[in-house]
Amino acid sequence: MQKSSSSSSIQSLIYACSKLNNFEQVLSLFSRMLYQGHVPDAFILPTVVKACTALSNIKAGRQAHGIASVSGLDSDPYVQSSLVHMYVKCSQLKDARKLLDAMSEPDVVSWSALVSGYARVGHVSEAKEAFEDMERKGIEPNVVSSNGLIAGFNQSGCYSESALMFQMMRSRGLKPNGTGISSVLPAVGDLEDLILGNQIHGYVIKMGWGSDKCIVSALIDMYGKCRCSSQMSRVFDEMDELDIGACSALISGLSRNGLADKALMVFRQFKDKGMDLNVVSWTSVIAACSQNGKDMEALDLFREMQIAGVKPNSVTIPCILPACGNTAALMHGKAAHGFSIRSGISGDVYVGSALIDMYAKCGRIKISRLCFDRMPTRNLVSWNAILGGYAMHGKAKEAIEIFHLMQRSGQKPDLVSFTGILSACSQSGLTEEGQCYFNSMFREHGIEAGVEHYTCMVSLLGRAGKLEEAYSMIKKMPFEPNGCVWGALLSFCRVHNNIALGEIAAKQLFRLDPSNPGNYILLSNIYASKGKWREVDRVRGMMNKIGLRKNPGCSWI
DNA sequence: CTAGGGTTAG
Repeated sequence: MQKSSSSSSIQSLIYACSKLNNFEQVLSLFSRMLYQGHVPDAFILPTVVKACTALSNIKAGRQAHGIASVSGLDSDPYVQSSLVHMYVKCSQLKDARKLLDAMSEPDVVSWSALVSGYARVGHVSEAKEAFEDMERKGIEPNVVSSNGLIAGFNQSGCYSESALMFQMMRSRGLKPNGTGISSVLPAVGDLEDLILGNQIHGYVIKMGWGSDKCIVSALIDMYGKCRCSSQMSRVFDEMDELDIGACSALISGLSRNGLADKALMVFRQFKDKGMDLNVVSWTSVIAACSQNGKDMEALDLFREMQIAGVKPNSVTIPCILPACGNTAALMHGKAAHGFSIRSGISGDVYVGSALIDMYAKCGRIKISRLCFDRMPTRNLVSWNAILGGYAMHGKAKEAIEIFHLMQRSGQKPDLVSFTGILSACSQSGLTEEGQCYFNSMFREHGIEAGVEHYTCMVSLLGRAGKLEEAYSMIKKMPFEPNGCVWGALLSFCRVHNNIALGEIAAKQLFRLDPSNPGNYILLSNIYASKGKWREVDRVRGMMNKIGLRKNPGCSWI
């Protein structure tokens, strides 16, 4: 049995431990104090709650709250404030909110904490509500509260609200600080609001924040999103010290602007300079490759990253998986899957969706379905991935099943979902069903069909031999048909040997895509099927004139 | 004795 210490000596020990950030010790000393029958006062309790906050220990925090209530200390402003922060840190926002409403002295700091608490978990409307409630209670929001709300809007993709909040802050006479600037810039970029972006850039220069790494990275990102690659590179070059965040922003900016080769080049330069590359920098260069058709490079970089001792995370995996799928590199894909399981990220919705897609592209649709069924949470991307997988495999029955299941689960379909269901119907010859889904797109879901949907419909009708209907569908399109649409028509003209429409489609294709040998071959085959040898020779002559040769076939499987 | 906010990869 330990010797009982006096209340004041154990309390000074608690303060000392708290100063040293030894929060575990604070809690254990506090429980010893209680055990010895000492009653905590309004001075020690905030320190204890602070320890609970630091450790995200909600259980101990609630106990402290209970002690505060029974002893009446819960009316002390210090105790209240510390408890609010504890609940916010532990994401118990309802409790934080309840405390704030009961607080004796209104407090900007605690209200701001609640706003950013909601923002962090992506509950924008609650964040906004909290912001307005604090105003109603007579507390003027300050720069920090506004910044918190901006971060919340960004989190949920409400970029125009972010920019609006930023402007409102300025009109209220609040001077934006560095944090606010780096929070609003990603939104400015997504809105491609170059005017506001330039204004902010000017303000940054005026304030002398040109060497703040967060701000500079955010500026680079903003110019990249606004497609100002020269401005972007200028900001990067004018930095006095290389920063890893700015490098990553530059790489993704280059890639976004179609300069994947340059992105790869600057990445190599950073590596040669001996920069301490992190997951974000590696992932951005891998994304730059996989999003620009450089699948092999992406796979090589992924390997190189692991050799360099950098651990992939839940963003890296969805970046590398498309490269595995596109090259049917099943072994690499399986390895990435195994890695996700071992590192506990296989439940991530983006990882899961990317796995579904990868397995489908590698021909393993049953594993795709298994991944789908095992997902703890699904979003539109996951539903579209499995739907697209079934479509890819020509499994219309399963695709239709998924399409209805997703809606029964409360997930509204989008353009991508309709591409999936229509292409599944088209491939399986479900002509009437496909037409039904196509008609329901706008009528029932308010979604305007895009070129890919018309392409599916042309294939669907063409396959059924309804070439005239397919052609009138093209004529009805509210926008200019592209090569895919005409290509679909030409292919089925070949299947059904329809010279008249085949010539129309081919004429358009020769205009849109003159160097694709496939189109000439299709047309010449249509002529050949009817014994029109002079026409066959004419098409062959056209091909020779521009130096085209038949492409050899290629399959990854 | 308590106390709030940031960039870059999907």
